[in-house]
Amino acid sequence: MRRVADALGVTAMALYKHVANREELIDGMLDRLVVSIDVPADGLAWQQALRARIRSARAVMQAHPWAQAAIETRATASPTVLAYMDSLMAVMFDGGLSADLVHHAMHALSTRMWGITRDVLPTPEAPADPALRAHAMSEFAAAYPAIVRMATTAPHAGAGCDDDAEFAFALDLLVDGIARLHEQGWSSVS
Amino acid sequence: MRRVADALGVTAMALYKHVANREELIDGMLDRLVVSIDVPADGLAWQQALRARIRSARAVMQAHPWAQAAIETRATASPTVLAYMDSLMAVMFDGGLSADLVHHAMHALSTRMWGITRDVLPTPEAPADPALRAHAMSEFAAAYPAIVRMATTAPHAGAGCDDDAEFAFALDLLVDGIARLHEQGWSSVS
DNA sequence: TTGACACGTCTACAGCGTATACCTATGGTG
DNA sequence: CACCATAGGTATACGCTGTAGACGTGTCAA
Repeated sequence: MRRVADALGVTAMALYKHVANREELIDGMLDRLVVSIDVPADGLAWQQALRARIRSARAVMQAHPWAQAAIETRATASPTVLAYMDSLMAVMFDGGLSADLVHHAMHALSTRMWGITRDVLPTPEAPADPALRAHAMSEFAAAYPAIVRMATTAPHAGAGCDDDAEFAFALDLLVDGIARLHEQGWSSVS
Repeated sequence: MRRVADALGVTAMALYKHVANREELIDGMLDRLVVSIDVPADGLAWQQALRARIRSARAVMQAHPWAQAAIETRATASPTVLAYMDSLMAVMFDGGLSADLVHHAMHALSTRMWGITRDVLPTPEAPADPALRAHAMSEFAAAYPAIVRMATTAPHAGAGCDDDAEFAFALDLLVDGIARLHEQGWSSVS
């Protein structure tokens, strides 16, 4: 609160004339982001529309690094957030999905729909000293063979991950899975 | 820190003789949870083993409500955390998956593998007063038709969600999708 | 006997969100 | 025109947080 106030050239308490508390301020900030999530064009298949909207959500969230942490701390949904979720469900209903499947799909997309991902390998930095470094590396290889195998033999080995491609991959996996269940006439009650 | 110390009957500063700081304490607490995640029996198909381990992870995390928030704030992975992720990758490598696919799968499972989900509808409580309540409800229905449609027509309508079933549903969607790609000889480079 | 060390305590500080009280320019109303 | 409510700012203070620094002690090895 004090930092925001400083940036505005006022005292922290001045903010409280405009918002009830810190939570409400963050809610407001997030609402502005959520409103800016693209609405996909009409006429798209539901899978395309869903993907487009969620990818846009991720782009928005990524453009504001504070947003992920903020989203994770929200306890209740604001009207804007509800409207966003409503729109995702509407897309699926328009595609003919059952309420049952829509419900499960929303759970499956619960983190994805906010563009949330965790770094897969937030590994500690290797030491700078070459000797120590070599030692650390060989210990690492011995302790975590699968990690090393993945890191050294995957196509992108060495380079950083393409986070957007990874996000899209996982999103497609879910959307395609949901579509498949829909085609099969899936129901949660057997 | 003060609360933990109180619970132990010592001063807050006494804790600093055992951990460097709050972060390290939380890391240690999480490590104990991660170590307690079940290792699936030998001989299972990779899909079964993966599912079992991740479901166990979720059970462990759910048994300790502080754990989800704690996991979300970790910046780097401890050796214990790395070992857990290594074991997930090892399961997939043992199943014959390519390093490429394992890599993408880990990204796709990035939040799932910690049992992380977000409440789908953390909606504000309806007012207690019957008249106000009816009014609020009808406004809600007008503003969020898809939400209401889902909530009223899905099989569990009214009752709370079965979070474990929802979690399993989404996990299966991902694992099945990964398995399908594996069977198709998928590769990220086209 | 001595000194190192493990393991506590006490005090203090800067940062946080925010309750309460107070000030002041502005603009609509009698 | 005088008046006063109101919007929107300030000053001060409180309880909470993590943690730095100095200061005991009881135990054990040399």
